[in-house]
Amino acid sequence: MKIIVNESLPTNEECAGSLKNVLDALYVINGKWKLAVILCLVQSSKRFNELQNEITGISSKVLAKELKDLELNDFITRKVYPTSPVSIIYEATEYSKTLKNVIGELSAWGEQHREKIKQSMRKQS
Amino acid sequence: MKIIVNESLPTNEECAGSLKNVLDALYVINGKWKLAVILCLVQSSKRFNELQNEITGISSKVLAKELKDLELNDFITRKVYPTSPVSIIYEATEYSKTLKNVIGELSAWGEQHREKIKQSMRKQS
DNA sequence: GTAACCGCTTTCCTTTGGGTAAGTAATGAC
DNA sequence: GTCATTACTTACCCAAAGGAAAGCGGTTAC
Repeated sequence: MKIIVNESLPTNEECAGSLKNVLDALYVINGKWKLAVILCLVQSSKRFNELQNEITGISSKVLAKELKDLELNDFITRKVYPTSPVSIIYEATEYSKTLKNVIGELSAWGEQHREKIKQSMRKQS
Repeated sequence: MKIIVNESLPTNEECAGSLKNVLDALYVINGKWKLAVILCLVQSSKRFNELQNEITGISSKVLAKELKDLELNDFITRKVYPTSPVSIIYEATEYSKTLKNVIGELSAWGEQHREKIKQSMRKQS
C-alpha cells in the first residue's frame, strides 16, 4: 500500500465530506430550469406570465413547480399585491445572491469546457 | 419600462450566456456518481473493482457507464498495462483538476445551505 | 353575455437515470 | 476440468423529470 502525499491532494475524509456538500448543493440547484428562474428574477422581479415568456420552452406546469420549490428553499418570495385583480410578483431573495460565487465558477468552467470540446472536435474532423 | 442599473446586477445577455455556461457545466458533472468517481480517482489511480468497492452502492453497470462518460470528457484516462492478465487502471487527468474551484464553491455553499436548513427546521419544531 | 387574461392545476405521455441480476470472455489457480 | 477473478455487458424494471394540452376560477373589457 503506497500512500502518496501532496499538499494539494485532499484526504479521504475531506473528500467524503466535500462530496456530501457538493451533492447537497447540486440537489438544490439541479434540474433544467431552477437556475434560469433564479437568474431571471435576480435581474428583476416578475409575474408568472412574464417569467414564462422570458424563459423560452418552460411549461406552466413546470414553472409553477419550480417556483414552489424555489420558494420553499428561500430563493424567491411570492408577493401578492392587493390590486384588482391581485398581482402576484415573484422576487429573488437576498439568499439567492449567496449563489453568486457558485454560479460564477460554474459559468467560467462551463465556458472554457465548451471551448475545449469545440477544439477537440475540430481535431477529429 | 424602468431600467434598474446596479453594478452587481448582470445584464440580460450576460445572464443568458452565463446560464448556458452553467447548464453546460452542470450537464457534465451531473448525476449521482460522477463527482464521487472523480474525487476517488484524484486521491489515487484505481482499478475497476477497487472503485466499485470504495464507492459504496454503485453497480458495475453504472460504474462502467460513468467511466466511459468521464473518459470521453477527458476527466480520466483508462490505461491498460500489459501484465498477464492485463491490469486496467483508471487515472484522473490534469484536466479534472480544473474542477477544483467549482467543487470548492459548491462544497462551501452546500455546507452553509445544510446549516441553514437545519436551523430553519429547529425554528419550526 | 362573451371573450380574453392571469395564475395556475390536471391528465396523460415519454424520456432519462438508475437499480438488480444474470451472463460472459479471458485468465490463472488448483 | 473446475472454480474464481477481472472487467465488463445485457436484459429487464421502476421512479422521477419533464413536455403537451386542456381546464378552471376569478377578473376585467366590450
